[in-house]
Amino acid sequence: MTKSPRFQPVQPVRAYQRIVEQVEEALARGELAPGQRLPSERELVAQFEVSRSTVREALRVLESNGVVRSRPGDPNGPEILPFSQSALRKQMVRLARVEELTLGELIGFRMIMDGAAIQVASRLRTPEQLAEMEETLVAMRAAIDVDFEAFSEADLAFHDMIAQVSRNSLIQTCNEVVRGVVLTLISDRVAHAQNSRELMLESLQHHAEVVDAIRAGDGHAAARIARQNMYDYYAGYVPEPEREALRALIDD
Amino acid sequence: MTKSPRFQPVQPVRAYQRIVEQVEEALARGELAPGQRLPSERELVAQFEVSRSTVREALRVLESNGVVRSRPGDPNGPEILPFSQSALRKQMVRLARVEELTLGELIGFRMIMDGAAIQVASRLRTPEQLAEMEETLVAMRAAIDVDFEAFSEADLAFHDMIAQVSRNSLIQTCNEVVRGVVLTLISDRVAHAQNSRELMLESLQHHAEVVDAIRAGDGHAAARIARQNMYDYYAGYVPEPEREALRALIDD
DNA sequence: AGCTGTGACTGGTCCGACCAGTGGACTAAG
DNA sequence: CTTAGTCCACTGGTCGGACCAGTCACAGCT
Repeated sequence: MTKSPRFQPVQPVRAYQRIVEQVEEALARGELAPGQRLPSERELVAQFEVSRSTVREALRVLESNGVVRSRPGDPNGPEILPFSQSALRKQMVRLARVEELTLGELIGFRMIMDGAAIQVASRLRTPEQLAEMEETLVAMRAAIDVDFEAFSEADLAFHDMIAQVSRNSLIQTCNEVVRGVVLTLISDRVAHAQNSRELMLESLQHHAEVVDAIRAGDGHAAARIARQNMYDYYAGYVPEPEREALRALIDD
Repeated sequence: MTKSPRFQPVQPVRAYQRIVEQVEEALARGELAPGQRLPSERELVAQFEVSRSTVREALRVLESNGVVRSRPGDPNGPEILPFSQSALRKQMVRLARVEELTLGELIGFRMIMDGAAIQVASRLRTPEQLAEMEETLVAMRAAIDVDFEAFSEADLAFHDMIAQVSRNSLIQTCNEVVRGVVLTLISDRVAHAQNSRELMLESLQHHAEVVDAIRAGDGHAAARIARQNMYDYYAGYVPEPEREALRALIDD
C-alpha cells in the first residue's frame, strides 16, 4: 500500500458562513470597529445577494459569538459590539460543566497567572501604583463588613491593579475570565460557608503580605505567597489527586 | 433620593434563543449525550411549534458553539458533538485579534505559561514521559534538515508534551492559541531570516537544556531556562520599552 | 418652541417552495 | 444467494414573500 497524501474531508461551505467570515475579516482588518453599525438585514440581502434567511442565520451566529447585537426597530442596523469576555467565559463554563475542564485546572491557571503578574509587578511598580495597591487593601478591609459580594469585588479590583502594573492586558483578561468561571462554579458552596468572615480576614492578611513583598521588591517571594494564598483559599474545593499539580506550583 | 432596587434592562427573549436554551439544558442534564441525534429540522418544527426559520437559527447558534453539526441529507438529523475546546480556542483567537495585543504581551504570556508548565512538569513527569520528551527533541533535530515549518511543528509537539505532563489542558489550549498568533505576526520576518538554521540549532540546544533540568527534577531551573530561551528567541522582534517587562520574568 | 401623530423603516416570525444531496429499500443482474 | 444498480423518501440549504410589533425621525399642529 503506497502512502497516499492526507486528504481532508471536504465539506460544503454554507452561504451564511461566508457572510460570517466576511464580517469577521472586515473586523480583523479594522474596516469595522465596535460602535459602528452593519447595514440593515434587507440591505445586507442586496449586498451579499442572498436571501434574508441566510443573512439572518449569519447574524445569529455573529450575535451568539458576541460580535454584533440586533435590536428590533433600530434604524441604524445591527451594532458592532466591543469585545467582551462573556463569550469566552461562556465557553469555559460550558467546558467546566462537562468536566472537560476541571476546577483544579482553572485554579492552577490562576495561580500561574496571578503569581507571574505579581512577580513582574514587584519589579515595575511605581511608588504611586504601590500606594494604589495599598488603597485597594483598605477597600477590601472595609468590604468585609458589608458582605461577601462586596469583598469579592474589592478582591477583583486588587487583582486588576496587579495585572495592570504588569503591563500585560492579556494576563488581565485571562485572569478575569477564569476568576469569573471559578466563582460561578463554587459560588453556591462559598455562600454557604459558615466561617466566611474568617476566610475573608485570612485572605486579606495574605494579600497584605503580598503587598509587603512587592514593596520590598522581592518578586519571587511575592509570587510564592500569592500562589500559596490561592492554594489555601481554593484547595478545599479541589479533589486530592489534582492538588498535587497545584502544590507543584508552590514549592521553591 | 430613596435607594431603588437595581432593575435590569428588559429585553425580549427571541424564540430561537429558547430553543437553544432547551437543547443546552437537556445536554447539561445529561438527557442528550454526544453521538446522539437531534430530530430533523421539520420534526423540531413540530415539537417546538415554531417555523423552520426559527429552528434553523437556533441550530446555527448551536452549531457555531460547537454543540451540534448538521449534514445535508443525513436521515438521522443533526449530531450532538463531543465536547471540545475548539470553541474556546475560537473565542481566544478572537480575543487575541481584537484586544490589539502587542507582540510583547503575547510573548510575555507564553513565557509565563510555558515556564509554569515546565516547572510543574519537572515534578510530575513519569520516566516514560521524560523519554517521550527526549524523542521530541530527536524529532526536532531531524526537522531542522527539512525546513522551518517542519521544525515549527516539532517544536509545537514539544510544548504540547510539556503542557500535557503538567496536567492542565487550559495551559495547553492557551499556549497553542497564543503561539499561533505570535507565529502569524512574525512569520514573514522569521521566514526571511538569513540565519534560520543557526536559530533552529540554538533553539534546539536550549530545549535540550530544559529537558536536562527536567530530568534532574530542578523545576525552577527548567522554567528559568525556558523563559530565557523564549526571550532570546523573540526579543529581537519586541520594541525595547516592552522588553523590560519580559526581563522581569526571567531574573531569579 | 414644544408636543403629537404619522409613516417609513427595523428586526422577529411564519409559510411555502425548490434544489442537491444522502441513504435505505427494492430490484435486477451475476 | 450475493451483488450491483436504480429509485425514492427524506435531509438540510436556500429562496422569496408575507405579516406583525416595535422604533425613530420628521412634519404638522398647538
